[in-house]
Amino acid sequence: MTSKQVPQPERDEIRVEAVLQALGEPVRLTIVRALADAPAGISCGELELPVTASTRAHHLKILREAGVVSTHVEGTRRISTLRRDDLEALYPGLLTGVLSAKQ
Amino acid sequence: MTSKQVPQPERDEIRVEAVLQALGEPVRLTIVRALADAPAGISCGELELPVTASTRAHHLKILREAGVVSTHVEGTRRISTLRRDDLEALYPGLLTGVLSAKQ
DNA sequence: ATCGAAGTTCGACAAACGTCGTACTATGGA
DNA sequence: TCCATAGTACGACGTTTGTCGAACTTCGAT
Repeated sequence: MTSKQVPQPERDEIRVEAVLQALGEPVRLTIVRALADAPAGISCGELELPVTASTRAHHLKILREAGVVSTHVEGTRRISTLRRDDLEALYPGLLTGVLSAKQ
Repeated sequence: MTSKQVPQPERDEIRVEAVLQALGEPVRLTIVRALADAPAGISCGELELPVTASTRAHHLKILREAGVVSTHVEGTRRISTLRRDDLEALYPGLLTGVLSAKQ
């Protein structure tokens, strides 16, 4: 198998508190913005952030468990993508609203 | 004067991180939901929550400083309202998306 | 088979956070 | 004027959170 899924909540298991809490941290919001500009996904190592690799992995885990991102394995890489469809279905407008912030 | 404004950030001073962090706390999200159903606003004492009055006031302060709610004085009461227009202008869809969560 | 690169997990630590009780201010009514 | 009510401010306390380094796993390449 060339690609495998990392465990994540089903759409109906996603809680809005967890999503908002996940998005409310500066580093994680930066990650989400980067993912929004990279539809194909980004690996943990490609994220350019002022934190160590273990901290990046930690934040990605928070985002994944909240239901914000999806992660699949490609070789030794873990590619994360935004769960746009699920979030838009659950909270229509939320993600676009967040991403429209003029930063 | 029968009504006075409590200090709050201008629209252009509102930061999305602060808004999301404010919304990402269960008690505060409950407050926001209550305010969404009460266009005329709610006083601190009218909020029915499993926390003490000082904690309620604390959460309202967080929401006010983040730019989520507006508070004006009416006698001995402080009436808080959702800053729907400002939030919709800054992050179109965010608030409606959050409020559409099936709870 | 061994090595290196990519991520994750774990433990530790400091900072931030949510909560409470108390003290305080201010407003309106008796 | 005095008092009760509404809300805020402050200090304290325990919990959660963000961060790091080190150890570990897994995969691909040499």
